[in-house]
Amino acid sequence: MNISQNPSPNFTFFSDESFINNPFMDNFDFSNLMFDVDEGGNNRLIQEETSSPTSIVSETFTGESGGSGSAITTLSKKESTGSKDGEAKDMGHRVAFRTRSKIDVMDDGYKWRKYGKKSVKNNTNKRNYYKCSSEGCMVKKRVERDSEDAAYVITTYEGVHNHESPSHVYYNDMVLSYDHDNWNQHSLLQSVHLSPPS
DNA sequence: CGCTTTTGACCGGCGC
DNA sequence: GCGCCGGTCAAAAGCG
Repeated sequence: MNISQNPSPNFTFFSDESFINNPFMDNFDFSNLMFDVDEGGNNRLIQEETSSPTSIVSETFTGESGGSGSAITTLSKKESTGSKDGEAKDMGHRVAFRTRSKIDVMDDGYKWRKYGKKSVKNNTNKRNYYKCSSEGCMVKKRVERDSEDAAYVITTYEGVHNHESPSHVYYNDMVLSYDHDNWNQHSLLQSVHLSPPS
């Protein structure tokens, strides 16, 4: 993590234009995948087609015929709303999005502690496991590179943060229209910022 | 000095 | 029951 892992005070929040002008964005590309898996098993796919011509989403998500979709399809929990009272676990929120970037993990404003690394089948690259550093906050994060397109990085968040982001980032508009919790939208937005000029 | 990363071991679920 | 596979633990090293 050579990147600015610690959100510096001059954490710059972007607006539309800074998004484009952002030098950091040069090698970073939000492609268009983002969906969230409900605990009920309904995973709704939110596809944000940017200007990128690549709509990998359907391909990746729909069928195993896509080939590399395994990692993502795994997200769909097949929990059948069992009558188990203990169903209310910590999990419940799961969001994954695929981005095109040369760096593996980007700073989303939270402090993450790596706790594991594994190589999964069908993927020569390793998969990294992170956990939120704050105690009591059991949010987990999983980062993995696409098997064939090393340019793509698949990030999966699991859980909801208890606390505010250590770097107090506020935004005015943009967000919205996502989900009631919209926690992820926070992080997603926060993830885009200027790298420190040093 | 306190924290993170590293890395192999361990463990539990699932398929055979 | 066993072995594969994916996820986590934990001890030691590393870094600011």
